[in-house]
Amino acid sequence: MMESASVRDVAALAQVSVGTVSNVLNHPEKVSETTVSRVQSAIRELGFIRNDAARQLRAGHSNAIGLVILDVTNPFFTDVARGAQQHAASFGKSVILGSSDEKPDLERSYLDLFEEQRVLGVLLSPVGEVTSRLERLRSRGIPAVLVDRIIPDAVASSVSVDDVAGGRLAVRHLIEQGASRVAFVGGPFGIRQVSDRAAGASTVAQELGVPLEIIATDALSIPEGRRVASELLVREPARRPDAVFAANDLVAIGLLQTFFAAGVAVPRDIAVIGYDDIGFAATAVVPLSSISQPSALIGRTAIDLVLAEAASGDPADRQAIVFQPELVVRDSTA
Amino acid sequence: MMESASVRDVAALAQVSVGTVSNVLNHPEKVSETTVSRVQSAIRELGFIRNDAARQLRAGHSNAIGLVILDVTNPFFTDVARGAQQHAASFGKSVILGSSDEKPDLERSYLDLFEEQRVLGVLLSPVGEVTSRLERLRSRGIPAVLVDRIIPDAVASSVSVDDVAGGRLAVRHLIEQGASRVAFVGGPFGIRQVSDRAAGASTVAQELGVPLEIIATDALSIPEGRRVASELLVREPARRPDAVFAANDLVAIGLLQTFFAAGVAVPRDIAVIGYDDIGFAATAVVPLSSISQPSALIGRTAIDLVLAEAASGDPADRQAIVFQPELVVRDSTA
DNA sequence: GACGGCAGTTGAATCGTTTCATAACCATAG
DNA sequence: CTATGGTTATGAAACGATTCAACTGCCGTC
Repeated sequence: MMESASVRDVAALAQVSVGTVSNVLNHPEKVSETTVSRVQSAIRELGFIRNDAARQLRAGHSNAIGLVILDVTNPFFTDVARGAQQHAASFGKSVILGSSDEKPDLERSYLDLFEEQRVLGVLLSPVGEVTSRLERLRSRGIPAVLVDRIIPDAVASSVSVDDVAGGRLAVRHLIEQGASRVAFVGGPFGIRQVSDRAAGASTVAQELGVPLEIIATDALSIPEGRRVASELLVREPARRPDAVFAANDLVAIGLLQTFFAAGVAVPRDIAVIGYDDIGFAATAVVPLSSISQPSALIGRTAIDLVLAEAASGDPADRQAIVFQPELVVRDSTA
Repeated sequence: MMESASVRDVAALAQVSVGTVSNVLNHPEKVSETTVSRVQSAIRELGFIRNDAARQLRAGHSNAIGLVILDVTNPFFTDVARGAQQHAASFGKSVILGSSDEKPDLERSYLDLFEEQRVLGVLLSPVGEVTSRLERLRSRGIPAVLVDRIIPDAVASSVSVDDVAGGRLAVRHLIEQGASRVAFVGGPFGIRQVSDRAAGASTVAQELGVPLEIIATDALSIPEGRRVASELLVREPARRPDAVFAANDLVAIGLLQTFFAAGVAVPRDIAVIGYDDIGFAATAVVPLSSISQPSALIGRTAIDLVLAEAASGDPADRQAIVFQPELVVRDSTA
């Protein structure tokens, strides 16, 4: 098994010094053309590949950005991750992805790993309390950007979406389509996104003078949507809501399936709107109206913020960016 | 901004040599208890975090394993990735994930990156020709394991699933449930998985004397499933198949939705079976029968193979492991 | 012909960890 | 009191790329 070549070997073959080889790799404009080509052919001949560990050691930091998301199985977060990854790649940086599965322990172990790797910066969709952790990253010179969560003290930049506005959008749309008895289905309310969406729903319902019923779920999943739908179907039709705002698309799809199987017409008998606009929303039994969040854009923006702070080292650059969600109307409410 | 502490600083504070600090970190059994605790409190006090780049440089390789999959949006591959990631974590190794999106260029750039990082090994679900690339990795002492693809010459180990057997399982089940006119829906046939599944379906249909109709699609997606279903519904009922084997679950879900909306009863009028057993299969309008592949197990096995070869350095350890798929019966065929 | 300036090149020092041959220490046996 | 063995601790060398001050030619100027 042949040992891999180092800059030293390349230098020897090309009859130059190691410094020159390094310059060919990193500052080719400082080296004469003939030398460049001689070195490059030596590189090709030896199959030389730069050892990233040595480069990082000297540089003091890697060129990777750490990203911790709440849940890999949630399409919203995977879209954010993909957006971040692609945008980072265009700057020649890579993204290391970890999923905390909403467990503070896992979150901590990923942050430890990222510190060991001396990442350029961290994007974090946090569980629980992180202020002290952010302080520590900052003291190490590692900038952090919060994703989908705002922290009051400007201890870090953040990129988020206005979930209250999203809740307002959804319920206003249902009422404009003629709904007179609206229900919000979702939970647990400990999740900020859920409570914000409910809050938005509630205020707009009050403003427009329409009653809003709150139905709590244990999780934002398809089975929970089905369970709630079955419970609603037990009521006599006149006491059912005529429009439902589900806290995410998975719940909405569960509702749709059960209504559909029971012969309840969507949207004529009951209109349904979801949240997140995941890929499956458009291809559900009845194409599902939803509130769309600019997930890829969130990822890109977070990368921009973290790179800017890493480059300037200036905490004054911190910003809290809030995007606005958008209403996507499909058959389930039209 | 405080500089981060090194082993040298820790050694000074704990009044020991750098070698001892390193031993506390890596071989604590060689160090006396009192020294261990003294060093550990120094580590805590300074907030010392080991610099991974320096460690790797010394070790000659990182403790990460590179994984290149064909498509991040395919649940089968993300399950493989998750299985690999979790299993690797139990050995203290991490997995770096890249998606080639079926483009040879992207595949190559990820392999280059992995070589720069001196990964411990590579798991690869290849696009196109890779033999020469595998040779090169081998000459660098980086073992590779192919995922979901077999290469005839034993140039690398491989882990795959027997798709022909899967096709046989699916169609035998349909016929045992009473089907007398079976259709296979899927494509493009350039994808080995598709052609293998069709081949298995075809042989078993022949053996049992049941006619098999092949209906080609452009992709393995929900919309293509809906398109085919609409075309079938144009035929008079007696000329429709009474059972359909879809090349994957997305196509099957598309079929189900359109049949359901048209009032065709599944499975009474037409039985439907899919392939992959993705999470959505169990929660479809009609819970979908499917052929399940042990995706997490594939990931775990690939990790085992690559670590074994990395540890022994012995190419004789190479193996080609083929798993058998399993039939999962749900309402759509029962 | 002395000098400054410039482009190209050199090679030693550096980053932070791990390893390993060596040393120091202590206890027990002869 | 010495020899033997075992346990701990030491510190210099090594890993491989990058940097930077110093150096070499070479040209043009006064």
